[in-house]
Amino acid sequence: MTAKPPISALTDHLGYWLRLVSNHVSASFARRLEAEGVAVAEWVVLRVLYDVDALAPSKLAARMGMTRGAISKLADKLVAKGLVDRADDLEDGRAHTLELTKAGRALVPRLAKLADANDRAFFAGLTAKEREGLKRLMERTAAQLGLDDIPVS
Amino acid sequence: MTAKPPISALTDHLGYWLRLVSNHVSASFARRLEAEGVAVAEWVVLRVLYDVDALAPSKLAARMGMTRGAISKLADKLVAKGLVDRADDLEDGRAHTLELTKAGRALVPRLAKLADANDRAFFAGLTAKEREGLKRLMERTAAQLGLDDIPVS
DNA sequence: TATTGTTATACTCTATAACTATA
DNA sequence: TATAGTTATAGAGTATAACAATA
Repeated sequence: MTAKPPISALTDHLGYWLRLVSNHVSASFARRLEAEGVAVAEWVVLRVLYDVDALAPSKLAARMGMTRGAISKLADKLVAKGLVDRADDLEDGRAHTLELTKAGRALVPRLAKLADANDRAFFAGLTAKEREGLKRLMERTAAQLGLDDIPVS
Repeated sequence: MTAKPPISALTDHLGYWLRLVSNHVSASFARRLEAEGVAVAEWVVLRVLYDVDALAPSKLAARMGMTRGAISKLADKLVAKGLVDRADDLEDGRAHTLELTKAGRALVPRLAKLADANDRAFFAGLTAKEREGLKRLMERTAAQLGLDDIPVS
């Protein structure tokens, strides 16, 4: 007979429940974006560029917690789709900038609506007060831990 | 001049904050497990087998939301590490079962402690009441949406 | 020498689908 | 014919490291 010490269950951890819900939220959003031909990481790039007009790939890499190589490939895809343009930095001959094309700029509000709808679909079962409390709890946790990269997966 | 309609921010969505925290919780846990030579998906298999003694790969696939092919590969790795044994089902010649080896059974409580420590490290900044409320909110959300697969990534 | 961006390469993870053997 | 498990193949995503151009 083998001893079987009592140990914590998978479901005992807060991380388990966060992961369960978060995985489904993200997978659902990825499917919605896929219908528009866009991957989640690509969406993040588009949404960031929408606010700043032009940004160096290295800045994007830092914000998204990815390598420059990965951003370069991501930019390739967005350029191929006609959503982003590369331009040379005028002051630093090594540097480039990425910016939205007209088509890219037009697409972002549409994708933002998908994000809104996805979030609503998942958290409609909570009251407005619960959603607000949950958001504040997550923001506080992120702040306490110093988490500030944009999640991409 | 290009119009720039005001749209929702990435950080407006609950899904954003859940993903941010969840990604870090999972990545941190993955690093802890890696020091023991175990991947997250492998940990889930080990933890499930710890409770049930023996289980068919197809059952595992259903519970974890993965294909049978993926489970088969996962089992290969665990067998190679000496943590899991394959056995033939006595009643159905097609079926197999997976069960923990002695070494596997001895390892699981150690890994469970890593999971406990990881969860504590991330949510120590919340009060016990906040943690309890958060867990209940996530459980309720998962139940309302019918989410019951074990998250693996 | 250090930095920016790109490219070449490799690795992990997983799905799809074909295959083997039972039922 | 259908099912259980395995295997072969392919694709997505990302990291590492080497490279070219510029600072």
